[in-house]
Amino acid sequence: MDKKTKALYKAKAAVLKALGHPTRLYMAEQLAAGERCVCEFVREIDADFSTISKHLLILKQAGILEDEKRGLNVFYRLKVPCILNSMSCVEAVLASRLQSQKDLMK
Amino acid sequence: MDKKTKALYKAKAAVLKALGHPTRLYMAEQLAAGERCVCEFVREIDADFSTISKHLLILKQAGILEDEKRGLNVFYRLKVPCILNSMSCVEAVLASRLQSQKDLMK
DNA sequence: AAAGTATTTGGCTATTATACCAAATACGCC
DNA sequence: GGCGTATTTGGTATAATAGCCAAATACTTT
Repeated sequence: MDKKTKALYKAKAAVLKALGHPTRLYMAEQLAAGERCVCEFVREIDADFSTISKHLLILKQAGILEDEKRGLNVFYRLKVPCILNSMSCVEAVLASRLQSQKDLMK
Repeated sequence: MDKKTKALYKAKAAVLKALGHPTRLYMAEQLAAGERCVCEFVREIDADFSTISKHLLILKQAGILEDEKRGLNVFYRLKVPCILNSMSCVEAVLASRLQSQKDLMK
């Protein structure tokens, strides 16, 4: 595999990796309904606000979110909304996994 | 967030996390064209064969791949092919990121 | 300008992930 | 059964990640 191809896979994997954390995935999915300020996530997620802020930074650096400061608050929104299209298939994977377990019980 | 919802996000994130590694993503994408034996990956990827085997195990445990032993070889294939549908959007994220950088240069 | 709220950043630690090597296992062939 | 090839498993060193706390920064209000 040449250097360029390698770099491309690294970049693509980085995007998926950013979504590969429960808190980050949750936040990204919430943002599908529209922008949210950090404070809202802080209220509903049981984690230190610094932790939440860092997770949002990771999503931003991955190119998934963008932020805007308005007054005291920072609002985050999806930069490329299609990124959550794949979630129905992720759920299909979970369903398939469940089915496999059931089959084992037969 | 209740316990059940939390568990669901953890499970969904785990699927994305499994794809969030360059080697694993590469292998998953290759399998979109049909099954492959481990030996083929060993030939084309510059990593120890034990490393490749472990990456395949991670994809299998995530429910993305399934394997079948035939003779000396083990063949892997996509269990839920739609899982790669999202890749066009991942590429859109990369393109968008590139555009943002260009905009900075203006 | 002091005080209060929202968010980010730095620093530390514990946990998890990755990669290699060596050894074990599985299978087919002679 | 012994040998060669393919793959997995175990062990270990190193690197990356996640979370918390404390401190810094940014903005608003008084």
